[in-house]
Amino acid sequence: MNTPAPSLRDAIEDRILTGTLSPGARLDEATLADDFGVSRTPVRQALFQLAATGLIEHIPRRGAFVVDVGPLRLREMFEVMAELEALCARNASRRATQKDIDTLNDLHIACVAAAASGDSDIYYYANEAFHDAIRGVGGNDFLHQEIGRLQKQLQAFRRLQLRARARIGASLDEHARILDAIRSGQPGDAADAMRSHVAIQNDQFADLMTGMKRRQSGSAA
Amino acid sequence: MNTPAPSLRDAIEDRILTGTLSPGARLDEATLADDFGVSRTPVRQALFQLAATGLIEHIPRRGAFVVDVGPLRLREMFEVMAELEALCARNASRRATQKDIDTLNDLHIACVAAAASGDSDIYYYANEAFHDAIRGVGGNDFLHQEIGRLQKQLQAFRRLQLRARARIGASLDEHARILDAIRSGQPGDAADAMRSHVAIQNDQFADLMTGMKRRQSGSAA
DNA sequence: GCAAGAATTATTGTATACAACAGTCGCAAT
DNA sequence: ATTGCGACTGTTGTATACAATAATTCTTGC
Repeated sequence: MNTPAPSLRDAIEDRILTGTLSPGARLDEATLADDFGVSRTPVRQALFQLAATGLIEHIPRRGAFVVDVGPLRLREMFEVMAELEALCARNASRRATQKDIDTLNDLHIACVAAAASGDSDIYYYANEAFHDAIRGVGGNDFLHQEIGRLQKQLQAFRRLQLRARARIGASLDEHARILDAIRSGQPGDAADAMRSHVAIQNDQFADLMTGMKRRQSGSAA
Repeated sequence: MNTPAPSLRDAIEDRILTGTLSPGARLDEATLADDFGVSRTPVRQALFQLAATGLIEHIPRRGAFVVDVGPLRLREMFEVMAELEALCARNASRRATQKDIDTLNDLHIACVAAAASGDSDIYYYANEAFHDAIRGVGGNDFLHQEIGRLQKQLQAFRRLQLRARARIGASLDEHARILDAIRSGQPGDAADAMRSHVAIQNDQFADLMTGMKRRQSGSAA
């Protein structure tokens, strides 16, 4: 959409998030340095930062690799994500002003419109906007940041997920439930609705992954 | 206690965690390099990693500083911590074997003994062992790691907290409640008990912080 | 022909040198 | 005396050169 990547770190991150560098790929320092027209030094800095963030794995004397999370770990990450988003929803239901609720409602309607468009990329962003707004209303900045980090680790996979002719209808219903709970100020309901919303995505994703694995074993290494 | 710091990253981390480098302190690359007898290059790597972890803040062209979290952000971090630990307790109550429960019980008893000793450092470690065991029984490795990260960010403050003649008796009661819920396999109760256990620590900590601030304003900068 | 070991190659890790920028100190002018 | 501008100093950011180690390939012996 735009190129908000002034730092090399963001530039490399982008390549991972957009899938230019697929999971498991090796990140050669010299190649990257050449690509971006800089020396190896800043490249190494960026790689170490990404490693600390969890986007890549750095094995000493062996190099850096884009993390390839297995189904098990992915399930674990989704469980955490579900809990954190549930906390956001709970807080949101307590702190939401009328204006907040109006905004959330608008974003929900935008999701409905995006779903009608049939373009899963568009729906991805609309969905993300809805979730992010709830995180914002929740009011916990640290929590918001942590979710952002986790999100980045899941992003490549997430897009795959929703792209694969997602159950968008059900997702919209769940959004409506979440929104209702926030509107009527019921923290427990909001949290539960959000948790199961994310958890369901997880389950569906797990199925998708096993499908992928099967396809992978069939084709090349 | 021991020196399990093969990497420079861990060595610097240790200095932060033990309080050798206090919050807000500036980390001079040349000085650190000289201290550890290495060049600036590996020091910079370590600093960037720590920045990505959240232990230090890196301002471009200005240097690296040990993060000095304000009361607000601290509250936010504790809220997240409470939720993650609650999730651990919930999982633990579902997956705990008899052996797990025995282990937890032993650790709880060790906490009681540590409390009787009156040494708040000893209690700190016993308490930490109890919590960590629950995280382990929960079975979510990723969650376990994330909590570890958060813990590091809070560690310097946490020790302060418990050192300040903590309400150890109440803490023990809460541990017992958590343990009971896990033993009887009641996920909701376990989660609630753990959440409020951590949340109370937060509240008490907030009081402590405001006290510190007041004292700070009175003395030097 | 195959396996095991040694030399070679390629890549990572470290050090040093240099460049760029921010903060500070001093000077001068109003 | 104070304020604004300029040179200076110190620190960060980058590049390049070198050292160390892991992977690879070639050779040699069985």
